[in-house]
Amino acid sequence: MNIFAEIRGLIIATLDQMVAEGALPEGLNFDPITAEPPRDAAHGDMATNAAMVLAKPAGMKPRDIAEALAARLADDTRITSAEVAGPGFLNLRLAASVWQQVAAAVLDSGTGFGRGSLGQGQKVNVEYVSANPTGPLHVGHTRGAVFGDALASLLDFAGYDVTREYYINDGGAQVDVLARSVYLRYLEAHGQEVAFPEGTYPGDYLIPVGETLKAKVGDAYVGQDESVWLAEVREFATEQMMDLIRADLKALGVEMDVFYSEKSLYGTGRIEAALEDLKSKGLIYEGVLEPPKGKKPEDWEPRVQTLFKSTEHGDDVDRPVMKSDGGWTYFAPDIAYHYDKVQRGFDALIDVFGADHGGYVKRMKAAVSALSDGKVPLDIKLTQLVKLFKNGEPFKMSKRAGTFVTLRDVVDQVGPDVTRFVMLTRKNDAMLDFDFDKVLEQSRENPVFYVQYAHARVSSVLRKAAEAGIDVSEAAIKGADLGKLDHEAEIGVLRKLAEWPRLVETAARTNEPHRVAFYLYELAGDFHGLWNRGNDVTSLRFIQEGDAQTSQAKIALAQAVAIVIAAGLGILGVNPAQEMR
RNA sequence: GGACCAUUAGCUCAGCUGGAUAGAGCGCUGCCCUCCGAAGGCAGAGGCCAGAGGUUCGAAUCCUCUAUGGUCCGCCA
Repeated sequence: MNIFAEIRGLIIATLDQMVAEGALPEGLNFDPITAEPPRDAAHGDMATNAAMVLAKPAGMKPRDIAEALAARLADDTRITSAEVAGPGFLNLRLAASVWQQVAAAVLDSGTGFGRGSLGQGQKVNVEYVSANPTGPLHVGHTRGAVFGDALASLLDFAGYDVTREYYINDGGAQVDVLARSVYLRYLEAHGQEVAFPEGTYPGDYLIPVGETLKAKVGDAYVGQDESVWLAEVREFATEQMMDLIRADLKALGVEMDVFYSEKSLYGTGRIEAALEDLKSKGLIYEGVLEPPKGKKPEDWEPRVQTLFKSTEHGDDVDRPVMKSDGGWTYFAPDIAYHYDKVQRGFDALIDVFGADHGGYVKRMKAAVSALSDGKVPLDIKLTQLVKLFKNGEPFKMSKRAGTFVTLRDVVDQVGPDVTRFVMLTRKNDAMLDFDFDKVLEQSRENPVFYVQYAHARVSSVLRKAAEAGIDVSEAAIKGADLGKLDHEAEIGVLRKLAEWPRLVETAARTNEPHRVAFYLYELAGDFHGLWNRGNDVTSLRFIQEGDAQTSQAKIALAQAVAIVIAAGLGILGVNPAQEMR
């Protein structure tokens, strides 16, 4: 149930009728017509721009259309008044019963309220995290992980068939570096003194990996040439790292559907197949790139390379897919990977990258556009940096200084729920300040707490009501007389609840899960506001002593708020709190 | 030199993909605590939406240019 969509439908139907009666010309486009909550509540419950949008194509004055429309709409029982305002807005006021029914709808649908049909079962692939399997996940990955995961849940909620996917970069040179680093730890486990030269990973997290390797192969690799052990150790180390990463993700509550290996693209003809597809479209050629301007190309030499004509699909320059030594560039397997996604039949693709990969957006979009003949849209969301603070003081991450902050550090300190919520309190492309102390503060300025608190308060009301002998069973609450919710403050909360389905749609359409977090904060604010007014106006309290029926109606409202909060938090991957400690 | 992202209240940020008098939290000012949970509440002040053009009934939102900040820019994955 989306009341805005319903009223918009009513408006369109009324306009159709006006066309049939000759009050409006035929052939008008009604698509741009909206029914939205006005910014200023004084303008009523809902406003439509119909008259202004239609005025020009219909060759009529906006106010004339608006007045004719208003007269007809006023006949509908749901609408109590329709007034023309400003340049031609039509402001509608809705009957209290319309809003009261929102609570009934929420109770009826439970956390499924607002679940949308926007996606219509279309298959969407959301690729996120995709960190190199060379070590534990750090804070930067955490934001990408939370964002991608929440986005996936949001799209699922909006009616898409979502696949969560992680691309394992296990095919490049960095996994060789990993293997050599593990080998050093392996030697160390055998009692040897080792040094970590430039270009290896000296992190402590590889110590147990070296020991596990020792336990597995004994001294078989000691003193052996790299050619003997590199391939084996690489595979072993990659698996170990992926186990680590999977465990990190699990700690954060992220579960992938698919882990896709880059390595599986090599030697299987898949890269070749993808490039062959581009070649058949005339998008592969041998050529020489211009040196980048402005940047000092010290050892620049013009070289003939195999290039993808990405400029045909919106990129700025063509991109090399093969190195001068005949090996693939990193871009080649990326193309093959996305080719594979297209072939798996997804209707839309989403990649979540860190902002430092912003330079790859155009070329990836170009590749997908070319590979799918423009049929599969690729949206790339970049997540900006997370700046860490401790009690207001910024601190820098440094591997060397040992102040390297991992995903695990964050989750262990503040918990997965807080971590996830806070990561979504900013738009994905805005920088985020993360203060280890402030996120645990219990005050209004901490949205995590504020939203959780609202949910907990509802639980508290239910407990208190039960103690007072009020029947708060599901049946009793569902059967409550919602007509008793007639105070303007209560209607206000109902209005906010009514916006939820609409918000889900907008957030899903723009791929912006942070909107859910902001909405929840607003809803919680409205609910707390109503609660606080009960301090002065006793008739607004949720429990009305000696009046079980009124209490039940108010509890129904509170319950509806809790349900929508739980649904929203569910999308964000956060568990709602039953009580605050 | 170029690309991408940002620029909104003193501070940190939203702004429903073009709607009416631009919002929230913090901070500031003033009131309020024997009251279902005051880890607060209510009210108020505070804005040339970086700047300049353009598009149209209408722009913080779309286009162009400029300024400032960030990220990135042949074979490194």
